[in-house]
Amino acid sequence: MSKDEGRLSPPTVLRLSEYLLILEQFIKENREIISSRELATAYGNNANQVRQDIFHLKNSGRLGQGYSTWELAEEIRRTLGLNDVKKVCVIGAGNLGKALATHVPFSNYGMKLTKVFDVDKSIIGTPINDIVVESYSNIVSGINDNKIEIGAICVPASVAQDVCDDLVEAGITGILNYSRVRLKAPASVTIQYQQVICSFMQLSYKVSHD
Amino acid sequence: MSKDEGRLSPPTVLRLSEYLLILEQFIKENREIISSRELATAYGNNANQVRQDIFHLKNSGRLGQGYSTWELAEEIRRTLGLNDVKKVCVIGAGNLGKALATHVPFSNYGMKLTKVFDVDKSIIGTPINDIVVESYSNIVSGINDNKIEIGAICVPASVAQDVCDDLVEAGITGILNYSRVRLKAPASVTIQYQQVICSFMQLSYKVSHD
DNA sequence: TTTTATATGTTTTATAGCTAACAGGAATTT
DNA sequence: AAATTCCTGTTAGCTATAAAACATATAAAA
Repeated sequence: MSKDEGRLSPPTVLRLSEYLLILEQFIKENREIISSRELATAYGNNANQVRQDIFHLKNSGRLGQGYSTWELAEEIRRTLGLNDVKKVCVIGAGNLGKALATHVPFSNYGMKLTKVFDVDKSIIGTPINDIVVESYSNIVSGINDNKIEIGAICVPASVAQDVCDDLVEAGITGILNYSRVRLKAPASVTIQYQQVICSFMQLSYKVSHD
Repeated sequence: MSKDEGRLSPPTVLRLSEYLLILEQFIKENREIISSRELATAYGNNANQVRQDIFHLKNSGRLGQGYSTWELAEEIRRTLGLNDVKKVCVIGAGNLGKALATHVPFSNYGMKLTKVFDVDKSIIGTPINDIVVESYSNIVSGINDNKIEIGAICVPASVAQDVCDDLVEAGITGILNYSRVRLKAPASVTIQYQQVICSFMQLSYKVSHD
């Protein structure tokens, strides 16, 4: 049975994704076994929570001594649905969009960066890795024809809502919004906000109060 | 009295910072009053939570009809400590670092971007807005001498821990980590993780399960 | 083979965070 | 001036999340 897979709480999903990165570092160092305590130390929480999180997925633990790093990693990937490839596009090839397109290792996590769009004619046609920046005017058909599911909005605040509208029209299902504005979209579209300045504000507050 | 200011829960701090962005949009549109319901609609939650969040700060509400947009914004700024200026530096002037330095409106939120560091000689000396990229070799003294409190790590995974060590040595108090690795640092240093790929994984999971 | 140590799987308890309810003040209407 | 409406301030209840506790299995050691 697959347990409650599919209804993991948001905090658990976040932690699992972060455990995965840690596990990959361990794997790269040829570590084959890791204990909940070690993982907790690396992550910065406690072994109880680690075990609780892992409990939600089909177990990969060896009840004697710890978890197999690669088995656990694979199980997290499976549970988070990182095995069936999802197509991603980036809208806005400024510094942020370029950073995402260049440095985010989508393919390691079941995603495929398929298109990058921009309005700037001096950027359109230039390559970013193996992708050529396309004209924004192609966005609806581009997303539609390629069945792209996820879009990352990396455009100035002033045009973010317009982009959002186009993404919705094109039938996208998930939006990662790096712009500074709140977006209006039908409830069927999942929007995740990643407002950079808010991260700084949060950190600023934390720093001031401990 | 200042209520429980100083011990706001992390989710509340995040939402307050996001409310602030919304309020600023309203202010730009010359709206003077906003109700908890309107704010909730814009944010995507409910009026109860908005009022609960605002309850934690010294009230700015007019018990008759709604909140003054600018008073509430100011009160959030005050409570989050965005009035006493904090100095920020960015480490790594690649696409991401450049994006932060260029597009994040630090000065509107009580922060001052003071320095940008990089190791690449072809980048050192070039200006980003009004800041000239400095050699990474100056990092410890640069942070120390200028009493910079917050550093944003925008370097490749392979060197992130080294950068972290240097930041700690330089006496920084808060780190925003955009690299893909977990960092080891003394407990006195606050680290906030902002691993981009994890945002995509979270979104991917959400999209797959509703 | 028994014992001990170690670390997981699971359940239980506690805390934190969110939703809901309600009391009360200001403006508006009758 | 009473009544109504709107919306805030505050408290109370509930749900979700995290911490703790415990039971169990494996491996190693005595």
